[in-house]
Amino acid sequence: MVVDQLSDAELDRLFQAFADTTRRDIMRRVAVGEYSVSGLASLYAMSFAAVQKHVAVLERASLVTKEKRGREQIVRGNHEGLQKARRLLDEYEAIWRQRAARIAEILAEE
Amino acid sequence: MVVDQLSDAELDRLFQAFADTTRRDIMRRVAVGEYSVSGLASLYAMSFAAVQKHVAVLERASLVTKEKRGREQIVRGNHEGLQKARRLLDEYEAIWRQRAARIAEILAEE
DNA sequence: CTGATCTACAACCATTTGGTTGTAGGATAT
DNA sequence: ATATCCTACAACCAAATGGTTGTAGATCAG
Repeated sequence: MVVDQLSDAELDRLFQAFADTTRRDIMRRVAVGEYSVSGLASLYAMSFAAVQKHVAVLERASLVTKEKRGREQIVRGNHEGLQKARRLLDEYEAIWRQRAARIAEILAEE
Repeated sequence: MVVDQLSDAELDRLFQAFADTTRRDIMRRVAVGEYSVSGLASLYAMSFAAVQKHVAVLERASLVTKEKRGREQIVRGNHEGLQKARRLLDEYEAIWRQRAARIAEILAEE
């Protein structure tokens, strides 16, 4: 049963978001704790604006959410987004296993 | 135990490769059967050269291998590459669950 | 041998990406 | 009230991406 049909564009954004070392690192951070955008920015050797853009990419991909708290913007990991990406790879894995099973079957026939 | 340490560049290439609808479709195809480059090209509304480039991207990401057979180049899915991507997402998932467990622990303390 | 097929690769083009600096506006602290 | 901090966003730039066409080398069929 396919609960949640993912559009191509959504998957493009998801995997594109993972395709950058800084963004993967941000994902690791926000999975564990809370960070403001500037808190994240202080961790990397690049401008605040650059980190802000990375967070925006993650946000568009639904991998992260932002919530305003005072003058800060708190970045939190979004479990759903991560699961969607995982689900797709699991699907490929399943196709692969089916094929392996089919091959074994054919070999067993002779 | 981490058996296989993945470099950042390798992961960049892996996820970048998945970040395109045509390439994900190619992955689905070659996971099931064998295709020549031109066989794949005939499936999409774009030039042969464009498909050739997509295959090259998948190949550089170790998601696919090519093998020369006569005048054709046979494209096959590479299970290892797929598993590497899955492993990373699983890792994030694990971090997430650890954090959820930790939160539950804290709540249980009071 | 000739022609058709499959592939590789270069050159080109428009758009996106990942970075920068600069400007401006809200929230906070003193 | 003023200075500082955090954020948003625009403008710009170089490099990468996703596409094209064209050329050329192998391989196969007749």
